[in-house]
Amino acid sequence: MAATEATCAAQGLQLTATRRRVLEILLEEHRPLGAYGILERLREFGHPSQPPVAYRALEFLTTHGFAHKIASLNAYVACANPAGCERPAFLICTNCEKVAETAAVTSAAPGMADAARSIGFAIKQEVVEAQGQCSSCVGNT
Amino acid sequence: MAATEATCAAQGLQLTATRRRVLEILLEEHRPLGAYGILERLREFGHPSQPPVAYRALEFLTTHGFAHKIASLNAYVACANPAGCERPAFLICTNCEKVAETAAVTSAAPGMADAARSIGFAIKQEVVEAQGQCSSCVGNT
DNA sequence: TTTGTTATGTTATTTTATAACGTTGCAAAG
DNA sequence: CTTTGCAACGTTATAAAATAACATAACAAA
Repeated sequence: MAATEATCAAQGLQLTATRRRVLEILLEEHRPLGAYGILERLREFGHPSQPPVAYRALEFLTTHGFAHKIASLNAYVACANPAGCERPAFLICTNCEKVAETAAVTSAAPGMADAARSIGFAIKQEVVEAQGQCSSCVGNT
Repeated sequence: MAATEATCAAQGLQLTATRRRVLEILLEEHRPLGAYGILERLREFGHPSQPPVAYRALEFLTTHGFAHKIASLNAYVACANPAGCERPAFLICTNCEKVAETAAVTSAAPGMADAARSIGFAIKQEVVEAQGQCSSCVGNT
């Protein structure tokens, strides 16, 4: 949160009330939260709660790397490392639904990078998400 | 298609008319197609076209590796290598929407694999999708 | 023939996401 | 100041993606 505030201050980004609240909601959860789950939470706190409210805040947060969308879940998580987040990858526990964020920056998918180079494909962004069981849940299900 | 037929025959899987038709539709396209796009095509050919029809066929095709879901697009593509497909990864052109499938089997995201090992996370399945520009579209947009 | 199983057909609904349009608040230019 | 521009907000409506639920059919094995 502090890191996010600092970044916003430094880059002239407006961390408005709703955007801040959505980020707080995501930080409180240890699981990815859908847009409509976020809306429910906003409602509890008296914020306006039509879908665009959540989607706009999420667009801001994801665009600037303060939160991420988990494409395979259609859900959102706060960034674990807002100060220096690049090419994040996610480990999603299918049992408890917790998500661990790892920096893929050093070595993600070199196989694919090679493949891309060989066909002249210019990679701009990667989505790397693994499903499985976290250490607490291994063997449970 | 032949490979799919062979696999179905070998494993006692029923490649029924609708399932076959959906796979044909995906094979004809060179782009990922949404479920409702598939439904439209089915309708043209007089097939029943309620959403569950497409989703059931897609579930069959994806479960058995004859097609893949592109999570970041909510769309589907035929598998490029139905005979021996494991841990596919995708290169998605944001300009022309074509998708290249690469086998990530040998070297996808070892960085993440290491991270997973270090926290005791057991990976079952990976989603690896890169967005960017294919060789024909580099420089265009 | 009955039973079990797998696939299908259909209606309705849920869940996820965006279009569109007007309003507000505020800062910079005139 | 005031008006112009811009970014964010509020709201209604709708689109797009996915599934729940329930009835039917087709067919093989008991």
